Amino acid sequence: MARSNVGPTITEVAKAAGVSRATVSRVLNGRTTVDPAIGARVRAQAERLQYRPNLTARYLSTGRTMTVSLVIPDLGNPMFQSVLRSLTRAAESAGYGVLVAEAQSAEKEARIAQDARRQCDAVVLVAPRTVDAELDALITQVAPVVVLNRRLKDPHVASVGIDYGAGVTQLVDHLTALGHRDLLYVAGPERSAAHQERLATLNSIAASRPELSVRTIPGGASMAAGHDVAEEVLASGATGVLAFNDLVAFGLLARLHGLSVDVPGDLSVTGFDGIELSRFAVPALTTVGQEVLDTGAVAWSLLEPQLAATGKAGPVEHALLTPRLIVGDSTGPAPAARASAHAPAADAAPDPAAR
Amino acid sequence: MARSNVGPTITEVAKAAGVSRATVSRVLNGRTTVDPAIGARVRAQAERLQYRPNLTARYLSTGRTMTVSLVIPDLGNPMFQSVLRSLTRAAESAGYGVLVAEAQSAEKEARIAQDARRQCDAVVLVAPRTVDAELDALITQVAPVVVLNRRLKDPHVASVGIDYGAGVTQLVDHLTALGHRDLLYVAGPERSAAHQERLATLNSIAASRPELSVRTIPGGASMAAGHDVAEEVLASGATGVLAFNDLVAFGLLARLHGLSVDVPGDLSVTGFDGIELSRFAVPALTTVGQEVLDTGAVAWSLLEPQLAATGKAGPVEHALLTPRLIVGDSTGPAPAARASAHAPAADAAPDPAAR
DNA sequence: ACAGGCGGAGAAACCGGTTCCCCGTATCAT
DNA sequence: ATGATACGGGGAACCGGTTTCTCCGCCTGT
Repeated sequence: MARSNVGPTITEVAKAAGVSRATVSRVLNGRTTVDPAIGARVRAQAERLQYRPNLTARYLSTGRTMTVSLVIPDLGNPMFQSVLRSLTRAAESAGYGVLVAEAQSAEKEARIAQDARRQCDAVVLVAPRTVDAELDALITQVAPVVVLNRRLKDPHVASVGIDYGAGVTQLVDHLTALGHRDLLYVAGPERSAAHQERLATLNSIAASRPELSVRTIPGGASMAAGHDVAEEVLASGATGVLAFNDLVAFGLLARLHGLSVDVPGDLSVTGFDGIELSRFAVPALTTVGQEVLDTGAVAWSLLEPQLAATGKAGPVEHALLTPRLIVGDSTGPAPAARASAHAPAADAAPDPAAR
Repeated sequence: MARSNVGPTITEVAKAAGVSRATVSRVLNGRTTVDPAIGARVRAQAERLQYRPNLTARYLSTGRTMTVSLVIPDLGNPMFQSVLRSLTRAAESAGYGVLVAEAQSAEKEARIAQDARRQCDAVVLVAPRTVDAELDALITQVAPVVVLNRRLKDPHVASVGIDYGAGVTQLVDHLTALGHRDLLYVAGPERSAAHQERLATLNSIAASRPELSVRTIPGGASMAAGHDVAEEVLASGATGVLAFNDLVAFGLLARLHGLSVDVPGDLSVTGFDGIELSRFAVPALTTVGQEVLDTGAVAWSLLEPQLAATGKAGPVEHALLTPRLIVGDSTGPAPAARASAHAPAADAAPDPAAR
């Protein structure tokens, strides 16, 4: 019913070629040697009628939709966009399409993922906010699934994690090597697993290095968030700022520029994720991320065997990507340290060229 | 066949509730008053079994997939990402999903769109590169369709255009009001319709205002492109630069900063599109765009009636969004004009070789 | 020459829903 | 009480493919 104006069905092709539907199906799927003459006739008619199989019907009978869903918290974040892009490309080359779903709130994540799974063969879940217990339940429901940017206890589900701890450690080491002792973390969303992991690492670093001061202020995950905390960051007196992610760092840099703060002269700022944008920030952002290894592509490589597998299927894999430090121009010697050893004189003077 | 581990079918629910499949279907779709007792029984069993209808099957029988495709040239461009986001949100609230397809080359656009249409009810086409003749043919094949960011001759197809000409005019007016007489356009991709329209407008402006010098250099559509043309831009001696889009402007600003060029002191730079990022550029970018009106949402509003329409359907609408000038800090008085009143002499002086 | 084997193609079942058609029953009016 | 009507729900067809099963005809081997 309500068939749109889309083309002919396999039945019409069969009629036109004077064969059965089964034969048309066989021919067009390159099945067991059909009589070449018939094959040619079918193909000719299919071509003449511009026949295109109805994918929905095919999916119903084969049970595979050739589609996977990507469930993302925020379509506005380049980090997730890059996942979408690389996943789309990887999936496309295997003949799969990608359906995007945005779970704008943590509560919706589960519901959205379930809905998505109903029309797809698998789900790629970027679910940093759902709590562990719920997540486990969800995962079993929507499998096959790959979980991104989050480390799971459950070894049965594929995941692509990023070693946030290693990333944070690299950033802190970088900053402390530059003489920074007073660090400030502009936090991400409270429920974000990425945030929690970064915070935990920072706390453990702080605990093991008493000479460091590591404070935290609430932030967010957007440029606007970074922009809005600039004054508070300045007021804190910290010399090294670790923004939750590149976007936050970005907004922060913009506002600091407006406030004529010299970065990195007065203040060093780091991001997280290594989005393409970070290279073009002014000043270029020091951050951590993986340029080559692409999360979306890795996710696909973990998902594909699960899709192909006829039976219960083989081993589920995990990937843990370790981000690399990308040194930009947004970090430099701590103001207090400039006078001494390495760095030359000239401290936070009324720097004229604050841009 | 090959039914994944997904839940029970309508038949099982029917059996469990002791009714026919038809009744289960009616109950769950809220059809004509079914006996409340039976309705409750069915619902109870559906709940107990955690029944979720198989969407593929439903689609086959209803002929509607509740999915639309978005065909985009480049998933990496925030401009398109914002379309994706707003379209996704608008579609979601109507119960539709969005399938993304990236047509990485102009040649692929048609093929991708056709493929996409086979599993969707409609296509949103952001096809700035396909030539008019092909586009017309394509459009009739994949209808219902909405074409974005491109003005069409064919009045039968819905489109959301952006008045690029008006945007360019505003930018040029803004720059000339600041005293700029020597303008440089960093071109977009050769085949891009957006580029062509902007270029045509610039040419017509140049023709009608002989006092202006409007030159063009090849560029691109990415931050990297903007970054790479910085030296050439400087060498041109122009004082006002119109970048093809915000990303190009962005890359350009970054490189200019690296070259210690004062923007807007030495050089004014404008973008195009008004992506969120532009507000956070350093310096904040002067650009044109539509903040509130969202292309994707508008596209949906044009598409929805076509989807709902049972018959051939009503009038196809067109939207033409007029971008607004967003003045940032990347534009300022022309250097030559700074000394005097408004905009004195100083024409194309011993221009150090326009490249 | 006849039986067995094999390959090719049609018939039909199936995927899991929706919906038309029709029948049986309950309700209402006469 | 009986006929007309409304309505609820079951049976079955249908959407458009894929795939199994079966049958037919021809080839081959003895």
